[in-house]
Amino acid sequence: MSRSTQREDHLKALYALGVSRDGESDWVSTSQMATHLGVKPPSVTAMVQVLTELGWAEHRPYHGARLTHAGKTLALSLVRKHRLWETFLVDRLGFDWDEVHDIAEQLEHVDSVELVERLDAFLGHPTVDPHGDPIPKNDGTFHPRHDAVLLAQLEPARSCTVTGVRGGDDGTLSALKKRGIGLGSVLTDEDISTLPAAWLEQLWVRPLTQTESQEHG
Amino acid sequence: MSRSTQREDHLKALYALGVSRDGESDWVSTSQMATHLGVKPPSVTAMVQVLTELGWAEHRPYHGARLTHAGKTLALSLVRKHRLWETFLVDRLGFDWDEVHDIAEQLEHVDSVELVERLDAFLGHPTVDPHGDPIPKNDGTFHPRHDAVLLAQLEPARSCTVTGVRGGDDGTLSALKKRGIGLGSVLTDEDISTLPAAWLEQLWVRPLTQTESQEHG
DNA sequence: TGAAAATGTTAGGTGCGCCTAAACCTTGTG
DNA sequence: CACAAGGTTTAGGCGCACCTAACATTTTCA
Repeated sequence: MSRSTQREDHLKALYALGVSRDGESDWVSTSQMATHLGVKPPSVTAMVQVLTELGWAEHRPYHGARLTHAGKTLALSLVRKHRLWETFLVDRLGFDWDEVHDIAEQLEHVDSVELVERLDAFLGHPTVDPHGDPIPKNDGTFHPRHDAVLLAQLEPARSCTVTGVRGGDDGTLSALKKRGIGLGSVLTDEDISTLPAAWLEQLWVRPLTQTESQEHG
Repeated sequence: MSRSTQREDHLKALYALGVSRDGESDWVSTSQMATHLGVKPPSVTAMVQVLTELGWAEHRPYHGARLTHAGKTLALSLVRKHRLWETFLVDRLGFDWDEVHDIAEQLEHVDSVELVERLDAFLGHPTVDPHGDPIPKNDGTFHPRHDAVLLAQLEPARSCTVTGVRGGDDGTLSALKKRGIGLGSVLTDEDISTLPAAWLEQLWVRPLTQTESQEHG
């Protein structure tokens, strides 16, 4: 791996753990990052200091780290690459949505701006990846999920359709696949009550309108 | 890059420099490899010793190194990946043939057997890459160029058609592109005499038959 | 053939990302 | 408000791939 792959991974962790839906960057503890990245906290501290020197993060010792504006832009470009590759793997190569994370993880570190742009065009400028996550544009902007809420926040006795999976580790994804749940699946009130509790915080859903509910009555 | 990227690069160098058209593995000096890889000879010596321990190469100190059978198989799988990616980049993403080497170099180190096989199927099981080089099958076999010779070996006063470029560094390739020479280009006797001498050892060509020559009279 | 030139290997050192162990803050509790 | 418990950073080391400098071998050719 290139010398900067680790930096990129830490940057992405900072983004994944710290950037909320409204785009604000929150403080993230080094041990959170360590768990996320599968390394020990001291290694994260060291890398966070490097990122700070590069102007991509700020570090308040004993409190945590967060992305600077520049860092966020860079992290977004990584997210973009990751999601474009996932789209390629699923839409063009026929992988299942629970098989692509690790491969995309490797592909996203390939360094070529031209490649990303051509891939984007080849895929028809997709706006959403196979997990329902929005794909940032190359200027760093993207449309966050608008009408979606987490399943846990859905008002009771309401049916909904699945629009995304948060986190998206391959384990959860293949469990979802086993139950026949994918993007666009419709979940009734009863369906929902039979799901593992953990999924309530992982599934993005859009409530069905009255009309839609009747169709699936 | 993963810890084994360097091993893979040395393996490929050993293949590129040592394996002749008939598939025999010749001894390669460490400094040849060093030049090829852009590192210093002592680094190569060290890595060759690692490859030897892994059973992929044998090393005769002060004489050179060469691939074992296992090493050759492994190198072929790398070549396969590289050429499949190059094909993807040119045929699907629309890159020019002189732009893809560096990118394919990165892509080929992505570790996933499934990915390679799906890519192969997606591309329609191509047998030749954009530079005219044969793509090994996943069992390690491939059809070497049969009726092709290096331009230098072409009998005098004979026209020919270009079937491949040896080495294939982006510099040579873009120079060829500038002169309008690509795969399938026809070179007459006169054309050939105006080419840079270096190219005589780099261009694979197939002599034209009488009939074909007349068509291009 | 035997020394100089060219080539190859060993020795020793560097940067990077990781680790463990020890020292250091912050915080929650009595 | 002190102090124990917990998380965080610093200190010190390791493995890897690389380097330069010094040493060893092979090759060249007077």
